[in-house]
Amino acid sequence: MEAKEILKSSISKIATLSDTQFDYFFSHFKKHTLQKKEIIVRRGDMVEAEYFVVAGCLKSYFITPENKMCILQFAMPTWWASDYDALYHQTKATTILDCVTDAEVLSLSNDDREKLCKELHQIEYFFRWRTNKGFVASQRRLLSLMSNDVKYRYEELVRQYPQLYNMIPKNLLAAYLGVSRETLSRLYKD
Amino acid sequence: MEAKEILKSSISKIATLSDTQFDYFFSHFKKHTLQKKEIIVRRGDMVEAEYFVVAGCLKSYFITPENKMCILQFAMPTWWASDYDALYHQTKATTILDCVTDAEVLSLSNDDREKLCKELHQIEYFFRWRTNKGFVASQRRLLSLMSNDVKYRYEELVRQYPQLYNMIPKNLLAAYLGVSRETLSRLYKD
DNA sequence: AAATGAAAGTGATGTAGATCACGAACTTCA
DNA sequence: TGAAGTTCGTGATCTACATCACTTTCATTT
Repeated sequence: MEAKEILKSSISKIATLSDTQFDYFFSHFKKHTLQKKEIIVRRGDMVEAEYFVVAGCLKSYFITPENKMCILQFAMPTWWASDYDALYHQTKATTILDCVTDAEVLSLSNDDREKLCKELHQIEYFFRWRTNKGFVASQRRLLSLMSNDVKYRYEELVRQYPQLYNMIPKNLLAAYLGVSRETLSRLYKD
Repeated sequence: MEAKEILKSSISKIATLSDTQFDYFFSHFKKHTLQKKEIIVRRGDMVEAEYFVVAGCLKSYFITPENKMCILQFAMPTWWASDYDALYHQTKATTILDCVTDAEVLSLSNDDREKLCKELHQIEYFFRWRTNKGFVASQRRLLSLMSNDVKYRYEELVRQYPQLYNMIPKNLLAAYLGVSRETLSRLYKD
């Protein structure tokens, strides 16, 4: 399936757009073909777009002063990613967005998103819905981080996203779970 | 200032509504006067509304099987709160929402919000904006939880929300920071 | 095919923060 | 005003996980 079709199918699960409207919407996206490890948003960059994943996998993460990597999000196909803090507040990126695997993404600039949201009520509805979903997901993760131990968090992650288990190196899963790779390695002997 | 004025002023910072439009919007809210410790959303309830805080302070939290309290959010005046996971997915509440102090809130049902969002584009804009803000805030907190130690998190919290420091018992601050009250107590001798 | 580097396993040891236990001070309410 | 509940401080001990150090396996590049 083509990038355009994947986006269309993803949007139409939520919002109702005519073909003409969708074509107009789509005309604001740029397609990017990226290699494993390629960096999309660099720390310190001004961020002016967000990214819809068509194929492959991205990660957004923070590097602490002690050089520890903390992964905020993996982005699989049909997910969106960016440094939303920087994007919405028009400040410099504090997190990095890069490719875990070769990937294909569609970018939409902040200005175009806002323009489209104004022009088409259904687009605004879509983006409200999408952020609602992201908000709830990140609240859930917060809760899980506060209330469960590493073992349980790891099992939950594998249960909920079995694709990640095969696709993503364990050291990255550890950085997502907020645990050292050594500890994670010791855990899954069971 | 009256509840209506507080809501109006809060909304008008983001969205442009005529007086008539705002009055219509406001007509969907119900006012509630609540006492300290009063419970708004109980675990297991069906959640059908969200709450705008006019005065006082709420907290939303989860109780683990081991009886540990994990606070997801404090809600101060002009903030919104609910069990959004349950509200959006129309499932039973897993978190509790109650009053840290006596409080006055305005409730808006899920159905009315969706109806209003459909009817008035500016309302949809407002709610998209609000969730964006909440999403970014919870991503930030996630990052802080993963990358900073308790001491730093505590100092950040006090720096960012000095009101909380005086208003809220330390055991609740501990439950928000994800740390035992004893450890927190030992920390702020400095 | 050799070489470089990333990913992963594992032992030894260190440490931040949890848990338990007790007592003091401060609130709330009958 | 007295009693019960909340909040808070602090010592002693415990533990989950981090850190360091070394080795092995596997993947990538030239």
